[in-house]
Amino acid sequence: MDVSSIITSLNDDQRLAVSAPMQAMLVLAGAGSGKTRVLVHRIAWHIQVNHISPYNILAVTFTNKAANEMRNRIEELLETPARAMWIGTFHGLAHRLLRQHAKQAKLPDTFQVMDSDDQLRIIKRLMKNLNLDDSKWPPKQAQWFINAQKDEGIRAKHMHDNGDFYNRQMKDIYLAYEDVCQRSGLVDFAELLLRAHELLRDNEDLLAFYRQRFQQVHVDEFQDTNTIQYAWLRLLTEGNNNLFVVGDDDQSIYGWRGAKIENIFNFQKHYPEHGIVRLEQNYRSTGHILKAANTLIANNDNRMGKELWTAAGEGQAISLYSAFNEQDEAYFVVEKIRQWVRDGGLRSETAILYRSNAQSRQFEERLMTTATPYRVYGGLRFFERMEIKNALAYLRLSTNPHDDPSFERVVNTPTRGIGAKTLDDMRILAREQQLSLWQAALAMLESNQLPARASNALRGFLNLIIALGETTKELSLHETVKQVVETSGLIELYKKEKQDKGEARVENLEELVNAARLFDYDSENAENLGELDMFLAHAALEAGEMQGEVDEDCVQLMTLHSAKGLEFKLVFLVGLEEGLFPSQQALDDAGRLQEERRLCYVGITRAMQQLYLTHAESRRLYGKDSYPRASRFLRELPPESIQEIRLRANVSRPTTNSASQSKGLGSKGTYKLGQPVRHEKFGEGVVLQMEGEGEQERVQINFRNAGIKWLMLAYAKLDAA
DNA sequence: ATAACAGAGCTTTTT
DNA sequence: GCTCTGTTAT
Repeated sequence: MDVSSIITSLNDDQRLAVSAPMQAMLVLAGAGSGKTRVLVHRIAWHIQVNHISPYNILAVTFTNKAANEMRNRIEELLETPARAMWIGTFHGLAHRLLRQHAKQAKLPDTFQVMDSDDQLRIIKRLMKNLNLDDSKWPPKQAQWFINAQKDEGIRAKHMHDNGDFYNRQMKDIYLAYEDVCQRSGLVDFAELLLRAHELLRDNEDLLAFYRQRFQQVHVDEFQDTNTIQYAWLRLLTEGNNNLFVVGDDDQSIYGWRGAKIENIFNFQKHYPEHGIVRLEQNYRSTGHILKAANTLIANNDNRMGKELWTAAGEGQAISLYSAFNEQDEAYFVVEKIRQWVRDGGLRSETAILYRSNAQSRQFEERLMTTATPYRVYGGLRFFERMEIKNALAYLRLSTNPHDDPSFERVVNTPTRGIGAKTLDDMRILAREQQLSLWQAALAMLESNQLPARASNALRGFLNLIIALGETTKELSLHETVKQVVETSGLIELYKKEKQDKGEARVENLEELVNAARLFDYDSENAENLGELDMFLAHAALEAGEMQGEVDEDCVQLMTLHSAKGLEFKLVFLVGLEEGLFPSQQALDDAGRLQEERRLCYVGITRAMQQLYLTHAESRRLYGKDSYPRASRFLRELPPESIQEIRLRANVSRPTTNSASQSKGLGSKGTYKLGQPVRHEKFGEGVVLQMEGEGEQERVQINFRNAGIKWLMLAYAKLDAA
């Protein structure tokens, strides 16, 4: 076997990591330094050089995308499939363990995974039952609280309420929630991890088995692990000193959802016999960009320490543009993108990155008016769409009728005459007698307490579900799904809905049937689970990037968080303003501020060739005009790498003060400050100031190509741009 | 049972 | 200011 192929293509540091002795390893991999490459080659190294069977290897990631990519790349490198190797997300692997050992995990064989939407519904319901005022106790907060406890490995019964009223209340909700989940056979995301941890912790034989099996354990994005994930990894590797982690403390941006950057420091304590490798050579960006990133992040403390460098040249300086307002910012960015495209670039090589989703709007509008194709990331994914969740609810009920959230979701969707009264009675009965809604419904039918109409409707629904369960046994998966979608009446329902929306929903349902047809049922690894149950688990664990990908060449719009791991030739990092980025909530918290800085670092390091930074001097936020100061991050960048963009030489722009003055003037006129306009001769521009009234009304406009001009409204032919 | 209305909320997201 | 949710009124 030609072993050299595994390491010849690597640089010295990468090679050091890949060929390190079999011991605990910490690889600090800077942005664009070949992190995945090292993981992939390390695993190939184990297989080919250390002769470890794929069966004895475990690799954990955070996203399905990363897991799939890793498996593909390993198989490509080895030129052989390695199905026996466990590669997956924390949640996916935990799910697999729980399936395989459901009994020992104290779960029913048919347990199903629910997403956060289902979870929130359960919590809302149960809080209503507890008579809690949801304005005083927001269900979202309770959900957040429960998940935070689970992330820390804390069960309701182990919580200390410290005599605190709030904690006491939360504890009660948590207790009730655990109860409902256990009874309906439902497991939320955090529960997967917590239970998988408990499973190993409490079953010595199992733990021994897996410790022996997983001779080498690899973790990607280690800086994002939370307490329970790290605890699980420690259980698996304790005594074996075989944990290989790759991460970047400077790219830790998920502290707010429980990620513990400290795990990196703790790793060094917990595995005293470990090696460290730093990957600092960057293969993505040019010199100025890396210099900016390095200089910025140096403002953080408690770093492991790392400095990116490149063998490529300095490249172009980073451009900084101060916009008048958010429209002008969008205008500027879109113009630059159009120029890029005119110069032969692809739209898909460009990305607009922002701190919060709400910022996408201005850019979308501008892109729309210029007929520039774009794609906004984030938002609903395929399996989260209402019509899909409804169809899945029918499927879930057909395998487990005690799934209350699914029952609630579709019992009267489409409407079949099961009203609020009937449902309320059913809920009360279910709660009083500790029954599932399904059981309560059966009981009510039996006791003949319902009016005939309601009774018939309800019986109709129950029969529908039972019939679905029967057909499932005979039909293939996609036929089952097709059957459900049709006989449930969902297709009918959405066909009637207002044209475009309903049409899209019908299409999505058809796409669901298609997804079922294409579903790759790996019966070997199905852990005795039917195809339908596997499909449902798949739907919950992999919300699906697969929303009918348009392969058009599109400008990419996304938040900084979703940009992590991606790269673009041309990047716009927008809205660099105090209160927006760094966010308002981070301003008075040193720890959060540092996380914002890391986020900025992530943003900067997405750029390969050219980076634009923009901020607006005025911005409408929550319906109010604000005049934010430029982000502190801008001041933390090396001036020699930054080039300020001026539209015209020596153009003076309104300062904060004059901007607020002109706002007053603008209120009575036809035009608004910052409004984009078009003039026959001067082309496109932005309104800067207004004065006078009626015949005398004048507008000052900053024209893109003609500079700043005062125009009499009565004579100038202006159109909204 | 649908539409209209009022009220809340408003960083970031994967699983 | 806008969007989403849940409630109320027809």
